[in-house]
Amino acid sequence: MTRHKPAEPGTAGLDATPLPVSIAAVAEHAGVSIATVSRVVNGVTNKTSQATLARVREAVQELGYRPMGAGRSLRNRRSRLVAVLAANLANPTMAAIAAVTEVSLRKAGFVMVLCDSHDQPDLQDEYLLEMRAQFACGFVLLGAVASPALWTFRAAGEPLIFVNRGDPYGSQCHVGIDNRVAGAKVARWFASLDRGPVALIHGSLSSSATADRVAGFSEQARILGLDILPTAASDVTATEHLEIGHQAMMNYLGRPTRPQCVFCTSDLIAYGAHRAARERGLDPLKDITFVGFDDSPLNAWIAPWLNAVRVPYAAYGDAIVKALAGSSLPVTLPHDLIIRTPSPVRSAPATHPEAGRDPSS
Amino acid sequence: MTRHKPAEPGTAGLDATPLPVSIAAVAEHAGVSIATVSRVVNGVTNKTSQATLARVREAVQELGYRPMGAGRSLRNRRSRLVAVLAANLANPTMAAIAAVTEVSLRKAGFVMVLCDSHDQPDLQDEYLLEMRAQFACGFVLLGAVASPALWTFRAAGEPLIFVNRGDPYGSQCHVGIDNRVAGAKVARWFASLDRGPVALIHGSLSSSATADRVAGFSEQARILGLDILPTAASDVTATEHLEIGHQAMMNYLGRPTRPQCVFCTSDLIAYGAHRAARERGLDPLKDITFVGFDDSPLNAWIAPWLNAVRVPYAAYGDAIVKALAGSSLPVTLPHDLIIRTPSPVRSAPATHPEAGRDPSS
DNA sequence: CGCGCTGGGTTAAACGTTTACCTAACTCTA
DNA sequence: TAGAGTTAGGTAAACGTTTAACCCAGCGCG
Repeated sequence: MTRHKPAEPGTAGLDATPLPVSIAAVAEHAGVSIATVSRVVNGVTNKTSQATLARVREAVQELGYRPMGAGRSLRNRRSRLVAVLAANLANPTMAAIAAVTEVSLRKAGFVMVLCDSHDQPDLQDEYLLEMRAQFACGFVLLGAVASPALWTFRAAGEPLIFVNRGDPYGSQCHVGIDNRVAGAKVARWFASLDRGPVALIHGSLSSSATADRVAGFSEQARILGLDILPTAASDVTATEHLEIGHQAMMNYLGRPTRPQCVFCTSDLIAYGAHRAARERGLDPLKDITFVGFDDSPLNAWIAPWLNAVRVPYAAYGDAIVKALAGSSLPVTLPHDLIIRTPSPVRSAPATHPEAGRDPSS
Repeated sequence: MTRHKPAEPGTAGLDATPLPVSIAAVAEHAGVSIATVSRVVNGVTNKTSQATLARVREAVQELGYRPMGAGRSLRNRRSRLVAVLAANLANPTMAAIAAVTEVSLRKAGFVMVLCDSHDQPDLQDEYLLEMRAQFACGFVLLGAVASPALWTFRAAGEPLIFVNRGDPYGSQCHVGIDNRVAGAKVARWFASLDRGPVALIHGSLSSSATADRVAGFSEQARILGLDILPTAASDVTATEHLEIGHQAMMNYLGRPTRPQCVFCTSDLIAYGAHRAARERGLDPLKDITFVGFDDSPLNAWIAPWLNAVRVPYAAYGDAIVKALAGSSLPVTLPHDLIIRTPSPVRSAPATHPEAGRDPSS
């Protein structure tokens, strides 16, 4: 730790007020009533002369006045706070969405309150209720889960925005991509590679996003006649995506027929699956084609082996704000399938290699 | 999107109140005064008989009453909100700290408000002021930057906690590891490997954490007589860690003498450097030993080539709460150097290989 | 009987805003 | 010059809590 001697920072005024200052102080300082100050700071101009307006503005500046949110919320029965409930902040994807959302909200004059609901109904409820108690003016659910308070909020018409994962109770304002189409797109790409058996590893199907990805992929794969290996998910006990991917892939690799193409419904699952392949001595660039989902910005840096459906997070922030602002129509954003692995792998180096090699060391 | 028909969730009571209910409603429902209700919900027991206590509790339950934060904050001049200002949420490390902090704060009865200051002084100020206007009862700075409001907050004695990066204005309550010692530890490990020239890639030195890491490493390296290559940082224009690592490593690899050991002051920088090495056709497991800093949980999964100083994030949450609660003493947590690469690399395969190979293809 | 004490409450005053309503001074207009 | 209309700004009531101050009945005690 560097220990500078405390020194006045350059930009601060000569007497930056140390303590929060109330509207009354400003009023007194400017020699007007509280009401006038309130009108000025709220931009109600038709009640103040130019002279007083200037005086008040000066007083505000001088005292560094900023309206206290508590008083304001109390009176207005609404604050500038927007609650963002993320299912899992440790997931870089969620964190990334949170980050861009924050920027957009701030630009629109809101303040983001980010909570981590850990995908647990009771925690989600706790936060929903607490944030309503703070007069939050919007609730953004980054991966909602069914819960009692969510139900009552829906019924009460609270402004709820569901991001990525849909409303567990049915259709409500939703921001995200068309997961079904994305899943189908992956299936079609696998088909075009013409490489051999394909596998699917997914997280909990109670998430509508995951369910749609799986449905879109499976359906299209069936139509195209892809050789889909029986699921390995049944033996998987893990709940964390990284672990799920790892366990499922290990299961696949323990079978005689090894998948050549693997679709994971999240990047994290793909990371886990990739680790399993690596541990079994496979070369993930040549032996297996992975497709993840989300395409975290980190992928380009540390997972060059990972193809992925790119979800346009950068656009999420503005979409969420728009949804909050009014139109409660679902917003469906465009997505892309990002191909990173060298090339279509010299079409079919080993079509239907029924006997999977025994991978070890 | 699955479209269930909306159905009553199991746990909800028969008439979960749709709208927020005030203390007055509870009072009326229980046939007591507002004051009594307030005392009950606040656990002040010495003024209420068992009978009324039960009646009030029942009313609270039945109406689903929860005190409105706004009224409460207004009266108490303090809320349960703790503002956490992260320098960069897109950094998985920050997000991870935020996640554990949230858990600890919640257990202690606080509510976390997470903001992303983007490492910009004006945004940091905006959030500091806004959160004070919400009567936040604590300010946790995950990577503070010097700014006017920070200065005045310090002067006003606001409860500030500096995490990881220290107080830019000098010593204040700080939670983190001993970065100096950690840097020195890396230098000693490099010395024990006895491999050849070492390099250092770091981010902005205005962060005290980075400065300390650099200082500890450089000092120890000098003492041990390590062959430190001249810095490549001077030509680096990037501000993002990933880019910084990439550019700096590219610079190093463009010189005749290639580093064998590289210390990066963050994981992200190491990711960037690693990408550069990969792009130059090097085998990052054998040709170069990387050491990062933070040791994001993801490393074990997707960066097995990366050794790193592990910062005990899991312990940060409780430490922060403790710091908030009272003792404004700096908390220094233990750290470890995590070794992931195969082995000490058969001591010195090429001691002082002065002529760096030309890496291409 | 008068006094103090205690248990079990109520009343009312804050906290910082916003805003409907009121007022006083001008400015027109007939 | 009375009345109407406009302009500029003050007054006070709410919003939901907490809590100090007060009140009252009942009881023990001298």
